Amino acid sequence: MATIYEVAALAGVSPATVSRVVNGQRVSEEKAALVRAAAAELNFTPNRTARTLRRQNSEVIALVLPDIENPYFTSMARGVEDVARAAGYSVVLCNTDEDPAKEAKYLDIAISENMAGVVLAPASDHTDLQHLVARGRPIVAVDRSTRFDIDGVMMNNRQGGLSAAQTLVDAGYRRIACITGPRDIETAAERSNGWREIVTRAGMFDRPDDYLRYSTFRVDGGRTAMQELLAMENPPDAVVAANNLMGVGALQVLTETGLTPPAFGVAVVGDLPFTTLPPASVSIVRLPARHMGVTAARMLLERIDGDTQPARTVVLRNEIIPATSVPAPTV
Amino acid sequence: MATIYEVAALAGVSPATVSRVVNGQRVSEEKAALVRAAAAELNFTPNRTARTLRRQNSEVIALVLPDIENPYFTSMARGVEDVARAAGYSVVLCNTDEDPAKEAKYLDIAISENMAGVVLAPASDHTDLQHLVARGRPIVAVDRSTRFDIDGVMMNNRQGGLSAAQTLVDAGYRRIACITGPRDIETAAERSNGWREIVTRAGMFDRPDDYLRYSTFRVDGGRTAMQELLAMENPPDAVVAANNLMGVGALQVLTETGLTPPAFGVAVVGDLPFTTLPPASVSIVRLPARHMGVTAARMLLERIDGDTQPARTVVLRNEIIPATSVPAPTV
DNA sequence: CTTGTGCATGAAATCGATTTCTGTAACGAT
DNA sequence: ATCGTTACAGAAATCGATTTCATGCACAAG
Repeated sequence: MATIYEVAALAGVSPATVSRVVNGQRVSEEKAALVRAAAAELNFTPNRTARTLRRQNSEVIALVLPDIENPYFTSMARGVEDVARAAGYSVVLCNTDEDPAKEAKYLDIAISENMAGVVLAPASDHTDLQHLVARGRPIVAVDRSTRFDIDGVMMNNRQGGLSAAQTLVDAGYRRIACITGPRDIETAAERSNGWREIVTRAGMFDRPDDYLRYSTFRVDGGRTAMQELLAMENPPDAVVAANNLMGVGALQVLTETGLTPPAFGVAVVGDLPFTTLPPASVSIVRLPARHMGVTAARMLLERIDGDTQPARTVVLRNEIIPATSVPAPTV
Repeated sequence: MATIYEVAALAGVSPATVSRVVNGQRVSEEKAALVRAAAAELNFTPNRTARTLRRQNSEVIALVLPDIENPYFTSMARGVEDVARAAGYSVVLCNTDEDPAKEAKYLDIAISENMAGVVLAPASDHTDLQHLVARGRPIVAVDRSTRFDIDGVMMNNRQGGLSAAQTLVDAGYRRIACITGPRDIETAAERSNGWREIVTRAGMFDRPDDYLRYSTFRVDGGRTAMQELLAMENPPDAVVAANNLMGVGALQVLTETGLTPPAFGVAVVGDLPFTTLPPASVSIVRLPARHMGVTAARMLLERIDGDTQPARTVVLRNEIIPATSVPAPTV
């Protein structure tokens, strides 16, 4: 790798001048031309490590996510990446697996690598951002909120659970269950709260929570929860799945049991990009994943550029796309 | 951030001694204890940027992929990440969108950030690795090969196309089409070559390539290709999809048309992790995505640790899981 | 003609760690 | 007692860029 010293020597100027040319400071056109020629000849690219050390911040932002295998988060990642790239930043994707220890490690690395900022979907509501905040590193929370006073991009999760349940009520289902993620994950709790409100209002169950299952936010989590529900003495005739992967798991079990929609109603909070269902057989609450990523990245870039206004929280809208098919009338 | 100088001052030793303690060199137990106490008190973490600058290589490896939204690649990413993390490296995920320009930029960044190594799924077979190779940076190619003499982890793509087509022949389909990715992507070409060999051997068509469609390796690519095939004068009764997303697109179109398997035979080269199909209705060539990632990461780590043996290429096996349902007998 | 102002530029300090070089002390062998 | 070896630890050089500081020159104002 050619260094700035070699370029300086070839161009017959000092390293300071080369640096000025590279960074667009004032330099006489004459010397600038010499430097550009020398840089081109040696194929010079500034060493980012040295630059980062001196400037105390890098052109890298960390994107810390609980599950990169979930299309919801990859879609968000795309949004972040597109905005960051356009602004000259690259994005380090860090997978925490919902594990606070892994998350803590990645956040430490973000500090010690002098990264420009962090977009974080917290693994739990106990995530410790003390270090980051103390150092004044810009952070934006996405998808889930934190206990810290930082920027955030969220959506209305309760509303998502609400409209998912409501659309099933409207379609005429009588016993609507819910499967959701771990209790300590905010999105899981909120979405099931939305469901509970609807089924309670409809007077559907004596004890609604008998029809609520907590499991992992993954396909197998949806599968086991669905199997449990179907094994109940008085099983449900419809289900709200609180995230995309759980929805897939539930649908797999239903398909294997021969209970395809609309025989059994299904509403999912989250998009199902890679499924091959008949159109409009399942109600979908579309989540603005990419848009959240884009928004978070924009907010982060503003902070990196020195914006110091008080912390903001942006709440994006969901959109329900109801299934058009309805259940056969019950006897 | 506490620096090594502050720790040294607090412990009453020189910075060199602090560095030695941190890096496990010999230091008297007495001073080591002082240093550890001081480091703990100041919550010291070595600045990775400074370390990287001095050591000329970082504890970060780049994973450069054409499409992070494809579950095939995220699964591979998981494999890479798990191995890298266990060895103390973190992974920067870079998305190239199959665009050689973006790819080139990320590779340049990998150099100028002194990254420890690169795992690369090349966007095209013209990818220029000159710079990386000249600098002796370890690289491993995954999924697709390059023109350079570097380590690689591949699979037998022709075999994948072959067994996908064969399983449809065995099931009794008579006109088996193929939809594949861009011509200049090796995996696309090879998988369709496998298909061509089978349909040619079976004497299925006068001109097999009339039943071959090139499109993008994405869901909409599969959709348009499938629509074209169904609109043919003498349409196929089965199709080989050369990757997972194209398979999803094809299945979506078929479902919308009412042509669900086994009425129309479908074999996909690649797993369909998020689909909700009836079990065993579609033949799947399972690809060792995660395993490829694991293998590539291991090979890369060996190189980073100084292994200088000649370049190796590892070819992993595919496994076909045939559909169990068969078409209704044709008249 | 002198002084002041501004600009272009180079020398040198700086970022924070690692590593080489150097010196000292202790200990064993001769 | 002297020499050689080893262990330990500090001083200083180093990685490659950026940035501050200092210098010299040109030109305008007084």
